[in-house]
Amino acid sequence: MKTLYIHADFMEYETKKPTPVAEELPEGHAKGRADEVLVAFITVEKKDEGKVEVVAAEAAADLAEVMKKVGAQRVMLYPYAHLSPELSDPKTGKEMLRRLESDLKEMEVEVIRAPFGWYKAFKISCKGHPLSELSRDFEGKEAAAGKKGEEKFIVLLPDGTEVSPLEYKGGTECFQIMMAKEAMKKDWPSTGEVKYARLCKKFGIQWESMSDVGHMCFSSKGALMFDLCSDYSWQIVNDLKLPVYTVKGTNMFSLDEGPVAEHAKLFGDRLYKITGEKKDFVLRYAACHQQFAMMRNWNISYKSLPYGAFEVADSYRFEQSGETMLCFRTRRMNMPDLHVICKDIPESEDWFMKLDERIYKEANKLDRDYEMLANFSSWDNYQQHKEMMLQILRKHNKPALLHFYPEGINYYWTVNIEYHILDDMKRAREIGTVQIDVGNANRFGIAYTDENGKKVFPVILHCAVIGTIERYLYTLFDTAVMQESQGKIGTLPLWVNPEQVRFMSVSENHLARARDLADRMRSEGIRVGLDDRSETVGKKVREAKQDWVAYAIVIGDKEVSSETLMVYDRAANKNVEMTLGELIASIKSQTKGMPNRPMYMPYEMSRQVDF
RNA sequence: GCCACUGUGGCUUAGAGGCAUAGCGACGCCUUGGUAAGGCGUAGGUCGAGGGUUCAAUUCCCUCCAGUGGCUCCA
Repeated sequence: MKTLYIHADFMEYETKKPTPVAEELPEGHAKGRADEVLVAFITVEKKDEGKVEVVAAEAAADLAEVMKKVGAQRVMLYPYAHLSPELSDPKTGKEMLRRLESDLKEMEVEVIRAPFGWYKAFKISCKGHPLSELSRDFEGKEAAAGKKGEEKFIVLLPDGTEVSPLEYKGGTECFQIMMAKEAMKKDWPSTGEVKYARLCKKFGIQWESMSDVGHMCFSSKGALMFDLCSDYSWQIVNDLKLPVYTVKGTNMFSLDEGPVAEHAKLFGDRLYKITGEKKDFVLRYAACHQQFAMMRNWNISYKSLPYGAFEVADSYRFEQSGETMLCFRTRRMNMPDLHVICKDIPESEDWFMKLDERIYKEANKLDRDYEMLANFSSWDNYQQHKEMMLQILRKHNKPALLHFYPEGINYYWTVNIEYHILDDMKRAREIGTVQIDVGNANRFGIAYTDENGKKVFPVILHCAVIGTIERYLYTLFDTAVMQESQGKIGTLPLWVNPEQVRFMSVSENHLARARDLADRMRSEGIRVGLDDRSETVGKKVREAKQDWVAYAIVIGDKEVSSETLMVYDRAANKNVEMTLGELIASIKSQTKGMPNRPMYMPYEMSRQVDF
């Protein structure tokens, strides 16, 4: 929408002749005059269609501000079709002006609105000071502000009671903070310094400055941790008693493809686009595109439902440059994205609840807990899924914060739950998520054949059980930071610790023995480092502790002649006597069933590059 | 994107309108040492980039870039 503002001593108009799109003229509106007025000549454009509320809100705010600044007493809205070659349809034009009028009135601004669609004569006297003539172009960028006005929040308790967030005083600290932030838009000052970044650095996880904003790189330790977590996310979905098809896709999709473009439109302004030779591409924001693109060609029978499709998909979202946060909000992330293809709504609810249970179980394994923010795309969808929600709440014996999106927008999903942890700085952070999608099967042409030979569009669940791999790492680091905040020693789960054991030789005479022990453990699939440098024992021990090695063992004269080792156990933070066999057995039992990979760098420290 | 702050060898950092600090790390020599840093020495810098003020700018001013925190945002 283009506008021209003129601060005038007076402005008067007279309608002459209606055009075919003219609005009905109320009594006494054929002529109008205003003194000490800010006149806004307004052209509503094609690109404003469908964004009336947003654009009007943005313009109203600006008009009120300018009026105040120049000291005008009132505003006149004057439809003026000549500021742009691309006019909107007349319906949008009229809507926009009325909306603008009511928005301004709501702000207690005196408004005169000239009629739409008439030829009019006018006289104006421009004041001529520097701010008396201004032009503006409103694009409705502050879409959220408009949307937010119509959001609603409710707290749903396990017994079915619905309470306003303002009145609900129960729940955990995490729940209260989530409510304050999401529903009441209150500030909840985070506390303390940011500590997880220190751990990211320790394990070689950082921003890649030679790339775009928000792209991370992982040196060997971090890369190993990443891959282990990625393996784990795969393991989880294959442990769900659900047939799962693991696939591998590409990360860019053409905007010339109808479903891709439509889906992209719903995604909004966070599309990460790149320009190709002949086409423009969108970088995928999850594994959806690839899996849907594949599945539309699959011959699916009702007999093979439900099934899952899975990929740890590199995904891209064009986050605002000031918004990025290492491991948490990035432009490139890795989404262990599971889609479950279900026959119908009841089956999707059944699997929704199973996934919910697994999401909680994974948090609990790390000694963490989640609070739920449940989003609904309409009140009807809430009624449809209310019984399922209540079952979930009763299972966890927790309330959920329900968030209702503005009605009337055709979202592809009906309900999704975001699972939030409370991090060390007392911020609620979304990690896991699951949602029901009733739109994309149709959009992408994915259908199965039912018992009667009819084609049916399935219901699709989207789920990230442990969040993105980066966010899962964030959770691991945050958990360690919290241990430290409580005065304990920070640890990583043993299966994900890049160096599970380190042998340190006292002198060169003990190297052969240390190497022998290390090799025996390595052949058992344990990640072992060997500090074979000619440094003092004190220094080697110090560094082993700084590197968060889980078990550190000094090899000297005593260990050369005995099978018993003095093992520093980081988790217990003390020295324990045991044999090599006992240590191997202990590590194996602690990491049983978890992913394993060998070290990603030379195990001899004398060969390692310092980074 | 907005506001504030920060930007000095690979890392952590001192400094101030006039020779650019130190520690770690790297390299060399000495030391063969039993649970959180052994000693001596060497190399390594367009002080984020560009412009301006000045006899002189890494320091002051402007613009840009990047990072951090907060805000906004988060299908």
